[in-house]
Amino acid sequence: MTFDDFDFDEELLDGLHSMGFDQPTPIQAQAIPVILNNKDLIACAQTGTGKTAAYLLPVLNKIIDATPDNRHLNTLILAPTRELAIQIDQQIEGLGYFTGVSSIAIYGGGDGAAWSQQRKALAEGSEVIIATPGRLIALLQMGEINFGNLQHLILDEADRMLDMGFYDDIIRIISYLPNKRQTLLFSATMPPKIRTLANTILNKPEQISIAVAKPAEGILQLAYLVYDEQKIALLKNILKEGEYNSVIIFASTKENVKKLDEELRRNRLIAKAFHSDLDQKEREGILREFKNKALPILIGTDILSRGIDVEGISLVVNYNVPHDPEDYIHRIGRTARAETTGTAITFINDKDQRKFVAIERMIGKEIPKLSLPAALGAGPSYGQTGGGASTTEAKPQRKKKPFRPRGNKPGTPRSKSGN
DNA sequence: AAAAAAT
Repeated sequence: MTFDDFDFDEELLDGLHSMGFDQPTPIQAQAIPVILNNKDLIACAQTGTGKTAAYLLPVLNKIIDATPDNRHLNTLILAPTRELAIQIDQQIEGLGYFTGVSSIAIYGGGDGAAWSQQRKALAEGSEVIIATPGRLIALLQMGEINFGNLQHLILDEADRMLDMGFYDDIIRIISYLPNKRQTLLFSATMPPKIRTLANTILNKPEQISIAVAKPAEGILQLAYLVYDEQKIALLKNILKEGEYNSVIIFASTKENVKKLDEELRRNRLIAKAFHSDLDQKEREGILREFKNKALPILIGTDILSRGIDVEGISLVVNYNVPHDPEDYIHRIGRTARAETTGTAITFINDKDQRKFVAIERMIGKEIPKLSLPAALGAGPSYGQTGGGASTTEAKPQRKKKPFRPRGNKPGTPRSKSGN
């Protein structure tokens, strides 16, 4: 199967070929006909599967097929992070280069210039808006956007948006949209909350599922059992081997990211931190440097874990085991994109062993544990879970405590139970 | 349990 089978317009095929697209990926092969057929869609698909183009291509094609007087604000795409919104916009610019479709990314955090730029683009009549929820709602309340003729609503990374508490915002945004529209929902996972959302905002959707929660074949996954005090030395050791030219290091908190950044700079490694405390301008500048290979090492929170597509990342380091097992797949998926290869190394301290076992269970295989370089001394041993029972042991029957009111008088607040 | 997102 090739893209020519979809009967796309020439201008779109030109953009497609100039972007190096050749064969449709499985999600594209399945989603494109459904979308061209004007059906609502729930698609279960990870990033890195070609999901963005799967909805952009048919939507762009429908826009250029519309009669000239119908070339109004046509499509709204919602995304969880600003960087993702920017990236989707860039992909429209690439794929739609020869189509003349106009788009604008709408998101917060910018200065006054960003505000006026967004308003100007809206006034001039962008056909596609890619937005994070907050700023979009602000503009809607100011009456700056008319969605009266909207044809398509697309929710990208819907599960992440719900994780971030955007349910009410999404419903609110939809209240500004026409009921007669095509809605497409993309999500890496399908928890009940997503089902509820889908039942509320989709109309007789078709469903496709591509996602097997499996990392790409080309990723070599490794791990170290390591105490917190040894992590910096281990990281320096890995980075100074020097065979990695483009590296993302994930840490679980902004504080950890900042500390790590200082530490690496002290060691004359060229690194920068990336997290939500930075100015939006800085965020965009740093990401650009990293994409251009002017910056070899990026240290970030999970703001970077989903969707961010940078070519040629050779190594991902999980300085902490991610809180959410899903994030592991997303994090390591930053490397080995588009059929290349890469390495993902996870640092597991004694407390994180349980979380890592959950990850191994999810991906259905055990990740090899490397021994620490001799200079670092011994790390924690496997099965050590920071005092708790080993996860590999059978769960002992939990004793049911008989309910006892502990002498509280009715109506008096209970003392904080220690749980 | 952490992060992100409007000002």
